[in-house]
Amino acid sequence: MVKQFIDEESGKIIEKSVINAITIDCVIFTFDNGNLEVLLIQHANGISKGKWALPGGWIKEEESIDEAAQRLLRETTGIKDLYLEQLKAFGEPGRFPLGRVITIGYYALIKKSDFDIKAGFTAADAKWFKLKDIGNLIYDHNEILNFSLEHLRAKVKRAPIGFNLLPEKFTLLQLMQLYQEVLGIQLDKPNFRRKILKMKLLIALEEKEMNVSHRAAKLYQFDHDRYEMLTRKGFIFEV
Amino acid sequence: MVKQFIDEESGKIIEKSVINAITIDCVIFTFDNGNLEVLLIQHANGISKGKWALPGGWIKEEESIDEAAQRLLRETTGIKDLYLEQLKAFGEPGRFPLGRVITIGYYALIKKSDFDIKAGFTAADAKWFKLKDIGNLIYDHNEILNFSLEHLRAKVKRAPIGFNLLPEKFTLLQLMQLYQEVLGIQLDKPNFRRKILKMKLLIALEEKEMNVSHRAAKLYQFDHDRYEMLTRKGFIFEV
DNA sequence: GCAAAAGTGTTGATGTTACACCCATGA
DNA sequence: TCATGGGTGTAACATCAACACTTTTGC
Repeated sequence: MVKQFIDEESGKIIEKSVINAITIDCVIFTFDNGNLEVLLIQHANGISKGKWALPGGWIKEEESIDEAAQRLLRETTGIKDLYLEQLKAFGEPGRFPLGRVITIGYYALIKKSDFDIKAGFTAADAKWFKLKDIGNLIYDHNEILNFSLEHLRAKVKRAPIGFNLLPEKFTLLQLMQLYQEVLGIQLDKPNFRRKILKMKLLIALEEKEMNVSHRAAKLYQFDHDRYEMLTRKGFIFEV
Repeated sequence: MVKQFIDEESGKIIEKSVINAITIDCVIFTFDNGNLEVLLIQHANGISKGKWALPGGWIKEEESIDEAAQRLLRETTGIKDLYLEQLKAFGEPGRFPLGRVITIGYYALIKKSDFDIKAGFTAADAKWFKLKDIGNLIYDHNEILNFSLEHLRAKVKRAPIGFNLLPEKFTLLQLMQLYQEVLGIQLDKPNFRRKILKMKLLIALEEKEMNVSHRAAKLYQFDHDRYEMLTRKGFIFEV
């Protein structure tokens, strides 16, 4: 099934073997300086010119949906290894103005530092937005974004996925601030420390914070292997 | 987009305005006599003749995905009001042998008594299966079923959806057995009673069980309105 | 009276919350 | 020496798990 059509976002003519009525849209989250941020793309051409949108694209005939999402994220952000999960399909009849297109929503969690190394877009095309700065997006992208947020909030409490948003080495306060920002709640520092440390999921490094104007905090690393091991034994992560 | 093709399941020629590369498949759960059951359909024609499958179908051009799922369930079970939720899209390139088709998985919870009233299929075509009696299904339907089970297990703990599987009036033991069966765990009767009753989500009826050879249990009803009200106040259901 | 399930009470263990407090460091 | 965040201690309170026990009903 080889088709030729104009890609809404890039304005280029696409002549590829892709599935026609289905797209992928992805909410890419990161955490920077206490804020949860989302990567948005500004459409350069087509009927949505100038408007902001979630990054997305088409699915090729020979690849799975997950592979397509991985590829699209690689094309957009340059990142190969990231946390990626499908949300669900969005398919109101009127969601896309030029025809009946169903989109499959994904969300990804990345470390901001990973993104900065090699971005596929210019600063004007792709931009990180704080949640409160996001206005009206094209099509039903606000709905997808809201769904992804609800999903993220529910999941971050019950699976240790929050670590994907932080640098490899982080302090307990950074981790706590991440939970506070994502869940929109205030946490008690002493109690949070104990709760997290009791899980034995963090490797306490010898290193400490540098260049801070207060007592330097110990740096920690998430212990994937130990989490796998504990999970097999019946351990359930919960914040 | 009007297409003509042969429907795999019924063997009939379809000449309708439907979306080509996308189907819907639905896991319909019910609870009967202590067992969680799933409704399966035996394909009468096509390459899958004689094999069991999840009920499903095509999405029409003018309906949303949720509407399509509702319609397909109505066509299969005759039930209009049921608990229905989308799982996610399944789309491995090789999942459907006759072409690249992505399917959107749904799951529904119904009261068995509702189904018995008017079924759209004969007993030979459509049958309730206990989980342990389900063998190999067509395509990737086992994968969809397993995903739906995981999802159901996670969700039933954190939202009062289990009541959709029970009769309108039920005893606390029935409710407990439902949780035991779905979650695959043993529960302590006294503690379960207290936990559930403390939530104030059940209306204690004046009626009692009939025709039982032991002390008759009080019947209860789920209080939707109260759940809504409590939820707005911040209440979180958790078993 | 016996079996079977309904339903109540109690207790120790565990977990959670709130908050007081000391420690280390740069400016 | 002060501000800032790092990090520890603790007592009150809420929740949970385990299990002994009483009640009701049909046979």
